[in-house]
Amino acid sequence: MRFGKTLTALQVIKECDIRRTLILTHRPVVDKGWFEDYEKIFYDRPEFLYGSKNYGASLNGCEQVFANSATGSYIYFASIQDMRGSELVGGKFAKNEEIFNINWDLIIIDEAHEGTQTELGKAVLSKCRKENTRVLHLSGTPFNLMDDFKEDEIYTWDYVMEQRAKAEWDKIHQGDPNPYSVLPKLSIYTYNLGKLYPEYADADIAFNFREFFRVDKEGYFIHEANIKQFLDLLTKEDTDSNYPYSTEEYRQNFRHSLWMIPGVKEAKALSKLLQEHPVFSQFAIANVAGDGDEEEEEKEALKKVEKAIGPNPEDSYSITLSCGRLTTGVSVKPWTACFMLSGSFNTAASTYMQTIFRVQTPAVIGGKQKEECFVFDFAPDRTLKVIAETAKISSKAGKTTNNDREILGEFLNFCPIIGFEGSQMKVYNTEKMLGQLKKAYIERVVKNGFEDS
DNA sequence: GTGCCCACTTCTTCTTCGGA
DNA sequence: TCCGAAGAAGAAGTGGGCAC
Repeated sequence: MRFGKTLTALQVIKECDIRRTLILTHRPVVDKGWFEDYEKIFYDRPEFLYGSKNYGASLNGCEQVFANSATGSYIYFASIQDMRGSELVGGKFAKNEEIFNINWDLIIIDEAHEGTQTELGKAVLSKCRKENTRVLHLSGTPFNLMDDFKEDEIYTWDYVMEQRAKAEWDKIHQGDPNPYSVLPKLSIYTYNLGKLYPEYADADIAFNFREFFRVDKEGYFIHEANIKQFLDLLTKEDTDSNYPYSTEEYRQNFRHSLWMIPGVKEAKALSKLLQEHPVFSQFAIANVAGDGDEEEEEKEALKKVEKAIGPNPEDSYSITLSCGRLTTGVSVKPWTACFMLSGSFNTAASTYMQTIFRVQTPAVIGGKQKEECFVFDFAPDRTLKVIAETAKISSKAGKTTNNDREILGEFLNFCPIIGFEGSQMKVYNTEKMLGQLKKAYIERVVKNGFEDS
């Protein structure tokens, strides 16, 4: 996600003097990030090259430096998509043979949870890996990978560890500048839309965002009145309402936000409604879902967002609408809030966490350090389930150990979950959260009419 | 030669459906 | 009822063709 895994991996290469490193990833857009971090770590090692299709040297250039000097070393970046097109792994093109033939000392697989579990992905790694090649898998959300590794093969550095280090630094290193101070604290606010709109509350999937935002063939919301009402609710000027845009102070806090929407057509329709809304019309809307809005000139997602935010984020307001774009591998520093308006009770924890941590990127905006960031979720049961899963506990009744409770308690300490019911605010502690989760599971079992085993 | 557009491919997630 | 397969939708990347 953004816990410094790139910098750490590059430092490992530097300290271990690894001569030929291949970085493989399913997200080619992270090439730029790797190149920028390479420049930070290897600024004092001119004989150590970086190569890729778009940044740094060519593979031939890298190989020449390696061959001509005993200390010549390099890191080469390649995408799994490009590699799997090679005839050597069953693809249609005679390409990338040099990469497959090199005797790599180290292969780093970035975003290892993506594109590595398929036949083609496995074939690429297997073909690149030689007898003495070491392999390092990097992932911010390795939920689908944990079972493939032994305990002593896994090193974890997560949000809780980072925030704990931030909190403990001053006690241990009195007077020294705290390197973790730039890392914002995340808070999750939940609102129960299912109570406001019971007709969209579904037994299996919690709040049914897909139905709530459903559009007709012409691209208009079927339940437009409800959605307008929802937007009005978010912006209703009332010091007691506690909705995200209800006061001037809140609007200042959430100047730039990411909204997750269930579909491309739905994002387009919402973009239109937002632009007509008395409050949201003051926000620049960047619709990065699908082809975006018809009248938009800029088609590249990240540039669209940058254009909407403008050169002075402290003075502008923006909303980015996405169905999945820009939720992995990229950082938009001015984002301080994420609105989860899609997904279901069954949303994968990895996807959810990848998305919400987009807003936790450290930043200095208008000379001020970003200290806090926020997630707004409108399906509370889903939020609790995902957080429980992330804290690696089974939230079903009777399966929670004392150790699990401690882990969850620490998570809630650094990432508070605040639930709003009507105008009441409640902060979840471990017991309350497990109780609510148990209730949600039981309600599902009762509604579905079977014993949930 | 370069840049843009379009078709195609692959992967992921979610939903639906049918067989055990 | 449950579980897995299949299909749909969407995202993202690659490569080829075409215009300039």
